[in-house]
Amino acid sequence: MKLYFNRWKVLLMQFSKSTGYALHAIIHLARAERGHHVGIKELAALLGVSESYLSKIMSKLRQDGIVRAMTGASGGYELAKSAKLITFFDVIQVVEGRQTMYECFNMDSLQHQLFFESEAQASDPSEHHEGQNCECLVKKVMDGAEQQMVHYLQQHTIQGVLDSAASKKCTK
Amino acid sequence: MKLYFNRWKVLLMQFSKSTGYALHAIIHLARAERGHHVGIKELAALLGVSESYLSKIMSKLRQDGIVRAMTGASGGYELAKSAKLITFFDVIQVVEGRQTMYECFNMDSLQHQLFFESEAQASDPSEHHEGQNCECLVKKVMDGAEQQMVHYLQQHTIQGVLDSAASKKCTK
DNA sequence: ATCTTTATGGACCTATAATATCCATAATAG
DNA sequence: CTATTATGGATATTATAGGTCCATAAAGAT
Repeated sequence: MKLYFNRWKVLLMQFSKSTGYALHAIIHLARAERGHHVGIKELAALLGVSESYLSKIMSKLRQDGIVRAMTGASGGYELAKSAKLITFFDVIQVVEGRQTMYECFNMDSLQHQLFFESEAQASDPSEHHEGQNCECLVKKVMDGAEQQMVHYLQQHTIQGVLDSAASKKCTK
Repeated sequence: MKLYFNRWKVLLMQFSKSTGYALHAIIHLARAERGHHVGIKELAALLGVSESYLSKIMSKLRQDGIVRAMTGASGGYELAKSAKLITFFDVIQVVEGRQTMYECFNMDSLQHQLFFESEAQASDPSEHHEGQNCECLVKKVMDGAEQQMVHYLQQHTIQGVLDSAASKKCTK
């Protein structure tokens, strides 16, 4: 007897685990002494993730100029710039990519055509719109929502977390 | 010869296509005459998606009280409430689920323990914190970011899109 | 120079969610 | 009754996240 519990289970659009790893790793680097390199071994053990997997993420962070890496004995990672200058958004972008959160499935669909067609002639029949120039209004709202989140993430830095940790008393 | 273009390609955390379908379908229902039922055939053709797939999504929307469905000839879907009362967030929640966008990978990791441990005793060594009550500061920022987006999506209704379509001239 | 340590990048594997299809069934109007 | 329409279960397909392994390169230590 097979049990199927709601195969139509849906998860909220979520940040990947990699984003969590990246943020936590960077925070650890920020807390390390300046000039000290933290090895992948230490980072991986700290976060409870495999070295090989974490190293992929660190490598991306390096390519984006967020951390520096040194090979060889006593090598490892360090921040490439001040924690004040690293925003959550910077880190997330590296791991999650740079596309927008909402892409309209098919701008050529009848829906999009009809929608704009009817509204365009309501205001000015002479000015015929040209499909692609006319942004989908659903996307417009979704982009606005994303912008809100992005703005917030751009305002929060790694240093901010360290500061709030230092001043925070862990109340129950 | 095999070509691997950046197998570490990453996509931004994105809304599913289903969310797009749902939003566009609901907008179409909102534009239909009151009392008129729109069939899945019409909706699917409009959006350029299969009937069977869209019907799953519509079914979810029905279960959540956003649309009503009628079987039988001249059946179909209609909004279950005024377009003024349906926010983007309502729709998205149905399709994407209700979990938060960021879950900390492992609250028991050394990272989390150390981080709070050292900060807790800085402020008050006598009050020993108890792991789970102490929220991860990374998650705190991420939740804040999500809240920004959610708030925006709660303020934008389906009716809002119809209104802006009506007043909008499609400028190039 | 050589050895050890450490990061890098390519290839590969696996599990799961998103996307999609098909069909039997139920409900309803005419 | 019959035609129409939505529903829900089962299943298939595809892409991505998540993860492993290994050969190689780079740098410090001996």
